[in-house]
Amino acid sequence: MPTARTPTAAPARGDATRELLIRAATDSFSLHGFDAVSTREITERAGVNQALIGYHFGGKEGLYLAVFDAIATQVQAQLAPVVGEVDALLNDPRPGGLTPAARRKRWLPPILSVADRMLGLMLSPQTEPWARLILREQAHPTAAFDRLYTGFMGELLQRLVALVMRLRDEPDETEARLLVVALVGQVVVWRASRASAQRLLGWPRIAQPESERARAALQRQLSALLLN
Amino acid sequence: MPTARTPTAAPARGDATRELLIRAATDSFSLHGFDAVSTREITERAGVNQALIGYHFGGKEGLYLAVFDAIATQVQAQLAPVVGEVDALLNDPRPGGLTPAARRKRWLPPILSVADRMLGLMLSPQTEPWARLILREQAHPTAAFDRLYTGFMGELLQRLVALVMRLRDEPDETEARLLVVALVGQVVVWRASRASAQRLLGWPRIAQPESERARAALQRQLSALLLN
DNA sequence: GTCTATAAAGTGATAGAC
DNA sequence: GTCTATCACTTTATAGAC
Repeated sequence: MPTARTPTAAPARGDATRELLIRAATDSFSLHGFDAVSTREITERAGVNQALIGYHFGGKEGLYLAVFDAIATQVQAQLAPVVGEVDALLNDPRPGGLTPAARRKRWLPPILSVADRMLGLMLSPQTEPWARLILREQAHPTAAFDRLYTGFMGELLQRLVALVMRLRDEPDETEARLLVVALVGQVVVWRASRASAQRLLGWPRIAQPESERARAALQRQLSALLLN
Repeated sequence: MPTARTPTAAPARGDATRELLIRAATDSFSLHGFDAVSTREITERAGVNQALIGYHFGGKEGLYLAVFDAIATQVQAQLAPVVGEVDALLNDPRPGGLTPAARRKRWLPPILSVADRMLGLMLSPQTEPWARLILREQAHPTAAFDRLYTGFMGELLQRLVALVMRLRDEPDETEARLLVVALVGQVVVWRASRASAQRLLGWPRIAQPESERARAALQRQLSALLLN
């Protein structure tokens, strides 16, 4: 393992190597899973020497964890604006006892907005490697899953639960959590069951028009789910 | 590759070996994925000689495909009764132009029944290896995915689409298909995002009570989704 | 910080005895 | 149908030169 970075602004040479390795490892691990990927495959893809994984990350497993730290950091950054808006809304003290119509007007849009952004991430080809890695960890959680959940997932899910409770004036938090699980299902299905969905819909690719249709459908479907 | 079975009733010795190999391979492949599993690991788990994979299945890949054929056969058998009921209902000629309430009474229960059975499969620990293998193929379809889709998935999804169109008097088949994708999402979320769901709900295990709560929630949530 | 070289173990496939 | 033995590679980790 390398010594800690000096606190000077000059970027150490190793930073570039670490970055290259994390990029290459993200692709390789997402395609084949941890056990099936060789360190040589990663270092060849990264264009660096095979011995450098041991030097920078202590070994193959340290590199795997570093990949998830990088994912959590980047997803959190992408969701930061919308999470900030939600927090502002949730912390805005306002008299309770709203009419159902008023609650709907106030709390439904932020939920739909978060869901739409989540679906955007799911449908984007750029996040495909991330999605694959995350789904793998969902099926088989390792130490890497903690990094994801505490990194961004937990925060996001808890805020959705809070929004759903206010929208439905729902006192039972478990009930709200189950609704959030259903919401998440309608979003992640586009990655977790994508092959089936594409076959059923007759969509060989999910390009702009298909993507828009899926997003519009999600808005309607979530409204139906949450308002009844 | 072995010669075809004689059509006599006497079970050939090789049948037992094939069965053992398929069982062991199901577990191993589901845990680590195709590339990460060695033929020695499988044959040791099965308690048979390493060379027999080549003899019975032509190689590691042939064994992988045989695993999916076995899954498709067994899932199809488990869903056969409910699929049969749905077909009887769909083929029953009856005057159209039903009132919304009559449509709901006729078409909602079979949809909820199919979904409940699907969720039962998702929550059952016995099908966990299958679910893992299927999710992997969804993310990265190979020749094995065809065996699943033509084996049972396609049939099931098409029937759900037909039911949804009748329930909602929906002329747009794509719209019905998108609703089925949402329905599937609410079911598969319990496998695809199980780790997140358990963390959010504070459920360390999904035993009988949790399972019943999830199933009850799915019934309510699907009713809300489909009737609006 | 990066490299070469290599040790020690594991890989899938298969030839050939029984 | 099952076995042993083996070929030709690939694997991770690491020692040590620069």
